[in-house]
Amino acid sequence: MEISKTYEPQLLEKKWYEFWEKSGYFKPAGDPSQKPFTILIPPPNVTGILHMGHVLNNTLQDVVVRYHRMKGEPTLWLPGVDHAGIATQNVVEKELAKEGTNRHELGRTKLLERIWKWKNEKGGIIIDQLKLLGASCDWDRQRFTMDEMLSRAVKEVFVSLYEDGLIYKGKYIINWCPRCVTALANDEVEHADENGKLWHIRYPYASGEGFVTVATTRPETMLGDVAVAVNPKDERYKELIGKELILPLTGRKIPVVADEYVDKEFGTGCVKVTPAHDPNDFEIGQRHSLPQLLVMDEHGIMNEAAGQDFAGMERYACREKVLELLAAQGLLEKTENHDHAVGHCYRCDTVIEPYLSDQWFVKMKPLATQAIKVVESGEVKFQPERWTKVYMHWMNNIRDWCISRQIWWGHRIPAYYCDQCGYMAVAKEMPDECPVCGAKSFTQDEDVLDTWFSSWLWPFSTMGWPEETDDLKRYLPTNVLITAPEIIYLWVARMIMSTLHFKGVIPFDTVLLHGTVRDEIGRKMSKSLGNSPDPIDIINRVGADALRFSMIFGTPKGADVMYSDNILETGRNFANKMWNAYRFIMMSIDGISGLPKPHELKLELADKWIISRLQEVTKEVHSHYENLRLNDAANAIFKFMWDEFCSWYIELSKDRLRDESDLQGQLTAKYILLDTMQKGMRLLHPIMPFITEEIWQSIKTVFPMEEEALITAKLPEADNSLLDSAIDDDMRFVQESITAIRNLRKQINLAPATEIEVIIRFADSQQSELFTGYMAYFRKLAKVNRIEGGIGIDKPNAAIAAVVRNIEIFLPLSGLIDLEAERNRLSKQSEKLEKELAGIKAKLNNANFIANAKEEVVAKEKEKFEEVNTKLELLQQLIKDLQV
RNA sequence: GGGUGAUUAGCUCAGCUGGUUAGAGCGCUACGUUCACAUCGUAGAGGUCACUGGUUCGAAUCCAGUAUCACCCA
Repeated sequence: MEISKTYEPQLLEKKWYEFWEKSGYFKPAGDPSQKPFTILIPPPNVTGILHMGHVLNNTLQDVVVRYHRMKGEPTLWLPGVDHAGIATQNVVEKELAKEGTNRHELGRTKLLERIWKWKNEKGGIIIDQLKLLGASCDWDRQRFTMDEMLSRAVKEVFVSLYEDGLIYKGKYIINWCPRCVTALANDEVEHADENGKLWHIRYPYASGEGFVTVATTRPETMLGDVAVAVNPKDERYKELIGKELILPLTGRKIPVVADEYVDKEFGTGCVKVTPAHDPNDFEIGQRHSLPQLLVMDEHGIMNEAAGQDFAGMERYACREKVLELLAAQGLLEKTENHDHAVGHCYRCDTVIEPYLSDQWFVKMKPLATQAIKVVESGEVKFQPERWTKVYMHWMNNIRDWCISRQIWWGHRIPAYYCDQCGYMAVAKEMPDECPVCGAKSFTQDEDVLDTWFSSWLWPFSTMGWPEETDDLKRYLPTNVLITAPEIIYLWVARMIMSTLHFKGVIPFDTVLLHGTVRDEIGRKMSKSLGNSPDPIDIINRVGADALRFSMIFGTPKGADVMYSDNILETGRNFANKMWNAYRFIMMSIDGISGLPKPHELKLELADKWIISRLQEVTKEVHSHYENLRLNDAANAIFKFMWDEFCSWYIELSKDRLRDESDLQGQLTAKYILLDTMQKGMRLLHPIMPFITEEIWQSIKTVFPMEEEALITAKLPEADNSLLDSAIDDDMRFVQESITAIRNLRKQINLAPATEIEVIIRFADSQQSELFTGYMAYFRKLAKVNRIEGGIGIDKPNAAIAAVVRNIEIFLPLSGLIDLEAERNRLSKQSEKLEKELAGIKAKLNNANFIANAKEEVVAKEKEKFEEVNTKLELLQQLIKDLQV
């Protein structure tokens, strides 16, 4: 059989992915009575291109999904894509700009056509990229948030909530992007610290001499001031409360009000109040029933209300003019440098404007109550647990959700206004006739819904709700949601609320929040920083398996991933190691004629040991997968396959494979090699699906197995009857001794090929039987051609020595030994042991320890004392002998 | 300003319910091209577990405080 010397993933990955998909393995198998396992994908944006964050998120999901599939559960990973309102419209608008036109020229209908066209031709690239990563989603069930099915759910929900009084229209101060001409959600605003200025402006008293000074970072908004506020506890301004001031440049009279919100320490302790242009002022305004004076339009241009001097000016130009005029009138007291956070539009980076406008809202408090309960009761669990607190904090302080967006791409709000009388109807379809005036023409609300308004329905809209579909009955509630903590509020919490409200059940029982992928110096990977490598390049270079393994290996649950190209080596090297182990096995068993039946095996120490170890590791790996500790699962498999199976078992099998005098032993070794390898591939498959399928399928050609593909093959179960601690201990003893001998060889720089003889002083006959019985192991791994040993034998004259447990191993030297070096080496070891022994002694001499510590801990400590003491005595004797 | 997390080997991090000789990967040193693998092997060096207190027979692990860093929310 021809197998390449290094693992080449490129062709294999393509081959197996096509095989899996074509064979329908991604679909939930098993009969409908079986309890399914379901994961909902966090739908990537339709404009999305795979980045490292997606790689982490989807790898985790795929590992969990594959694990459950291999446990034999009917497993569904439901995929889909989000229409991503603003992001998608922006992409197409950019195209339009290149063509020298814009959406207003094109009109709503044409723009939507363009976006659909773009979506159908270029959208969803990420889906193909996820396939390259190995994602085993049921692609036949792929959803899009603007699909007919999901749009129906959106309308249904909107109308229903409106009828329940949970959706209302109202004035609100919102984040507004004057360039996109749209409202932005809080999370769509990116805050950045900027070096700004703090201007101190004098507002004269309406009556008499004098003035108060207010400090502001945004002087142009003073034109919309309706009051000045001070803290009621501020002694300086007690007298002022209730008095009137003259607002400079406008001559308007405004009152001084008292409000707790005002920070006495900040600025002058006097705050100008502009309810229409600042969220905090908006609230002060509400508390004091102040008017809301809008002085800007939707593009950030000052309007009539700003006064004729300023109307028509752009906001920053207006700022300059306001400052200029104030200075001219001697009302600008001083200017300070002041760094503060400024909000920017997450799409176009324009400075956002708090702005008063008509918007649609969802009342969240009534929805939150249940959603808090299910987390308190543990029906829905967050992992790592600390996120529960974050969730609770938000839910307990929840605010109404502004769901309208002033863009065109999205679900249009199902509200219709009578063209004659203005009557508003909220309905799934446009009404035929106005119930008030009888007119027959209506105009639909121009706004569309926040993208999250469709994603918060994801758990059931994707399964055909409001119809009572089979999928809904079978797969809801789903099991694990795997996503990033940034969207706990935006998405996770809202799904919990909507699913409870509309379906009366939780959407999922576990939420796994993973970390962020960062670069070498800890920066978040982002497009704008340009520090994110293209995952597809990586896959082309080292393969998806290596990428997946590397991401998982060093990343504990919920932790950030510090990515740099060199972490890929772990995965690449491991894949190569597995490849070569497989290559060795296939070359060795070449020409195998009939495998032995399990009961015909002639098992020796190494066989029993690797079998026992496999049971132990299988147990661990199950537990790690089950607890979503995927890094631990990866570590456990890695260690077992590399350090135990490859480094010891395979090495020890080599002589046996060539030993024609013991055919039964030879067959046994072949059998155990094949069996352990195929089982290892099963355990590893969820993390490295491609290479494991390739190896497993190839092993299957000589080692018959029932299943037709590894992806749906059963994970091994640990068999406790095969666990053997005595065997384990014997093998470890041999391993420790071999390591000690190798160490001795190194001391005197023996060439690796030089054969040696060792003399061993055993403590009992069992030991000597073990060592002579497995003499072959020492020959193979330490180049020992003869062990001369016995209990209580004399120490050879010229030799260097090592102590392993309670035996002494001597390596005789033909020439003179370097007494000094040997003494130093042994003394160093002995010092270490002395320290350890002192620690144990202190414990055992401590009456409190004996009295309080658990019995088994004390017993263990005593046992340890004996061991260390024996070893130390032997070492000290050796050192003493060297003095002569 | 409020909250959360982190601080363990040169680097990136494990160490889950206190008792380990404190581990891994990479890097480093020495030797090695023995017929699976140099994307390898063998042996080795390297840590006052941020600091200060406390709880305890016993603390890297639990508690409090301090410092530094990071992230989230305002």
